[in-house]
Amino acid sequence: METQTDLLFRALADPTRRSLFERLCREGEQTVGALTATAGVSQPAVSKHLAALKAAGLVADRHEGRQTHYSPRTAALGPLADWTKDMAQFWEGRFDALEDLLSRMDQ
Amino acid sequence: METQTDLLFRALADPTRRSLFERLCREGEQTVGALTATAGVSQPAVSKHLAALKAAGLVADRHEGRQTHYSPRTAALGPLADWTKDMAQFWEGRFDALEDLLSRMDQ
DNA sequence: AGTTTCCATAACCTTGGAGTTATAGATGAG
DNA sequence: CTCATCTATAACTCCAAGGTTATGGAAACT
Repeated sequence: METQTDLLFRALADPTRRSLFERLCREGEQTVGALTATAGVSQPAVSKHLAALKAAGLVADRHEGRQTHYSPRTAALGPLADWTKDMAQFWEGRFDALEDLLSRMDQ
Repeated sequence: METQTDLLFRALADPTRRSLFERLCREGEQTVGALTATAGVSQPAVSKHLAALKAAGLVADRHEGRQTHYSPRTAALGPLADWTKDMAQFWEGRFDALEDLLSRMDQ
């Protein structure tokens, strides 16, 4: 099964795709053409990357005439932030437990 | 060129590999054998995943006799947390999402 | 000594996915 | 209406990488 977290991590794994998302975060809403101009890959490649980002909830699209505007949805980064915090805390928790154990043994 | 951030995101993209790292964070140091027992893939596959995690700085290994113990290095998650925070902060358009994300990361 | 256990590496197979070109569909311009 | 422009999709190639089995090398057991 394909969880939402899997989708998120996989979407951010590709450098080209991550670069597109970064540009949207820095510069705000962009059309496919504008993104393609400096992406370093073809327009169909950009469209496919944007589709992957959209599937992961990382971007939203808005149609205006014949162009499509994409914008970042940073709320989708929530699970990533949660996961990172959890992993760090699990380990820090054990470290605290170790310190607690050592302090008890000192007495 | 292959940046450290690329390595980090790519290492965490694979579900099996991420699961191994999660187990190390939750349960602490483990031998390859212990990890293999419940990983759902073969021992060589586990070894290769651990090598990838090590290349990304996410784990450290310690040799003891004929077994190798792996432990998490949560410090390697720093760049990931920084990147997430940066992306959220660049996007100034949606303060609700930004505040929500930052509040989750603060804790 | 020989044998078994633990891990890493090699060799190989297979698949997912990132890239391409070509094209269809939709909209704007002349 | 006709033609150009913008984006998405189709069809295809190619390679990175995750999976396997087989094996090598080192350490522990008998």
